[in-house]
Amino acid sequence: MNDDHWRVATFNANSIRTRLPQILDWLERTDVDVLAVQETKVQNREFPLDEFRRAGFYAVFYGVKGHSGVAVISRREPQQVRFGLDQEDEEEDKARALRCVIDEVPILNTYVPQGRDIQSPEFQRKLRWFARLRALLEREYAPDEPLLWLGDLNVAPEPIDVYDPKRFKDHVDFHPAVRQAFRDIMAWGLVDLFRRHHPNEPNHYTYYDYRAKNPVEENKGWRVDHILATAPLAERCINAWIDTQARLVERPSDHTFLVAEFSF
DNA sequence: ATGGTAGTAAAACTA
Repeated sequence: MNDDHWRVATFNANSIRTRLPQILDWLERTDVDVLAVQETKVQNREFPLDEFRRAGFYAVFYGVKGHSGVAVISRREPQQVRFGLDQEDEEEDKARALRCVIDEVPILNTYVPQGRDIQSPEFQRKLRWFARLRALLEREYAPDEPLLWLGDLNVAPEPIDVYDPKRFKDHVDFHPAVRQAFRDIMAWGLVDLFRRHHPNEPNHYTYYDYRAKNPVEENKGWRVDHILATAPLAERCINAWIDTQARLVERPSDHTFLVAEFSF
């Protein structure tokens, strides 16, 4: 903790090995206490733990073969580390949900299944995933106690969070069913920290498709990465921002860093 | 306008 300020961040790295130098650089420059990473794309035995340790960070992680994988990087040691959501977990679900407690703050870092397309069984899995997550909150947490849920949640909650909401009304990250599933979880007792500090401000995005031509320059993005907090923590949040500068590196991820700052 | 790129991992699949 720096003075009385405490910073957490989330970042879909799209390969933690490829992004390792810029993550280490960013951690030093930004001085965050906790960084939740998604799409590490690395199996456990290949995770660059020594590099983080040498830089003075703890790291807990879970990865399987393929494109998923989650990690939490922190200045102080994570406690009560657990993987997955519940008894329904497949092996890959453990590479999508990581729970721990850092500086006495319970943290849930998720890489929510993207869903492929709305006709796909993967889309049903995504909706089920949100329902399971809601059940987890009811079972093991309380809205009047501190909790942070953050990560690549693969949902743009409102039209303001998509650059062309009409075009993408049936997209897996903006379809009404996904937005409703997300609202159902928020109704349990969570606050969207970025939106709370930037109400009604358009053109704030955390993700830009690699395949588009000039997506950043033309503001063709999505706000699908989030930091959500229960009321007692939200009251302590003094700022939240998307680090657009962090994109100005060689080989940036298609996502960028989202940060929340607290005063205790 | 309905393509495009990046990454994993070794040909296609995911995002």
